[in-house]
Amino acid sequence: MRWNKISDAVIRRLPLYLRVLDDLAEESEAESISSQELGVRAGVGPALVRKDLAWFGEFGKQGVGYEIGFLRDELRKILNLDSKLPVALVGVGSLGSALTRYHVRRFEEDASFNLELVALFDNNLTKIGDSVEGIPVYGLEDIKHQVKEKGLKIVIVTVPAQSAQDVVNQFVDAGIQGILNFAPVKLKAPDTVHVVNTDVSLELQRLAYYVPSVSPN
Amino acid sequence: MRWNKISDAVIRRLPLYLRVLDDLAEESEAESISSQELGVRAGVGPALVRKDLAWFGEFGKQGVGYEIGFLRDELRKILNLDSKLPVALVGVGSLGSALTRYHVRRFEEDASFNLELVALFDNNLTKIGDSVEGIPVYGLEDIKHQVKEKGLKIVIVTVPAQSAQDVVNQFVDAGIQGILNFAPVKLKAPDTVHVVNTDVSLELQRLAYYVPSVSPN
DNA sequence: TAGATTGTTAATCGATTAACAATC
DNA sequence: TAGATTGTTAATCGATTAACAATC
Repeated sequence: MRWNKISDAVIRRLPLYLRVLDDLAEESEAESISSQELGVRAGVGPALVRKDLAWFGEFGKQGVGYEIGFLRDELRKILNLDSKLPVALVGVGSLGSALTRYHVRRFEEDASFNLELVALFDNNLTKIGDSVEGIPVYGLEDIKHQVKEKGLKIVIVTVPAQSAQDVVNQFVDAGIQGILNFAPVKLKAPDTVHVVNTDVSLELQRLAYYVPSVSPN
Repeated sequence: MRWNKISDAVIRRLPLYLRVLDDLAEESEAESISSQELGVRAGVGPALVRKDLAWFGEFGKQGVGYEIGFLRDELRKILNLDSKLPVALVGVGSLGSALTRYHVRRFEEDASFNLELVALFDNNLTKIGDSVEGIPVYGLEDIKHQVKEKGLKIVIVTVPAQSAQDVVNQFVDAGIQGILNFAPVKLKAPDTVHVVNTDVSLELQRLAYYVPSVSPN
């Protein structure tokens, strides 16, 4: 089943809930959790927690709350994280390598973190054929082939700003569906492809606003 | 001057506008730009562009638009980016090192990118005393001293999840004002300290929602 | 002057919160 | 049964968009 059109504001809170439930599953021996407490731990109001979950079904029990293991499994299904999802990364520079290490560690430590990094891409001949953390580095000319063969759905983009759009076009052509973009540019992509941007410089500049050089009093 | 209470939704668009103006300043020879075009380039409606800017003053001219160089300078002032702002980073692992390189390059290339990374921190004895990209690595015991001496306002946190809260407490005690957090935890900090979170795993999980394994039709 | 575009007010849209009947 | 907490509807709040007089 697919749901009509649920707001992105809702979707971005689901992984937050999922994390709380994962933490809870080991840390605590409780069987269930109320929207109240789930909210506190996720930093969200209790009414909003209930409303968010209600978009997808009736997961709770009046007077009791939500069964932790059950809700966690349901959230995983909703987020398509109940089976392995193959992920690619393009741009094996220092940031790309760091994210690769980070990702691989996360994948190894958390058995249910089903986002698996299976292919790296770069245009640097000295890197192609090499591997990082055991994951092979392919040339850009192999994008189409590898996307098909490995069933790649998501790509993490850590190439320089000026090549980002070009590289993204190639992945879009190959049929990629989601892009996590670290390059500081506004990418153009068809509506069928979902783009999420993470821009460190932008975040720092935003932070600067809240940090007046004049000490507050 | 300080402005009453401007929404974070507004603030997070200002760096976006600033980037467009910076690009425009070199790429194009035009003197001014309309809210219409600025909006298109930033991915924002023209009315919203005007409303956002109007919070801070009257920067435009009817029938003409906004003078590019002037608006850019005004935005820099608003964001506290008109003079150098010293930044720290704690956690010199692979992600920390990668962000350091990324940041230093950005700082060197863009003369007006006034966020200067001047101190790194780590608890690993083999790293302390060393340097990355010419920036010295201090031990956590030097946090208080260095924050005072270098006037550090902002810290980028790239330590493991389990040590993040502890490290952040030390920076808060030392008087830091802004935190860019890459650790996958909800940090507790006083209201006087502004925290921005960037969580790669969370973003990927969100993306997974939009990527059904079943091909859409 | 005629055309263009601002700054601002009013209208709309969307998201969050409050409240409460249903019920475990 | 009594207490707790859900799912849902209505109220509120906030953010975006439309419209337009002012004016360059």
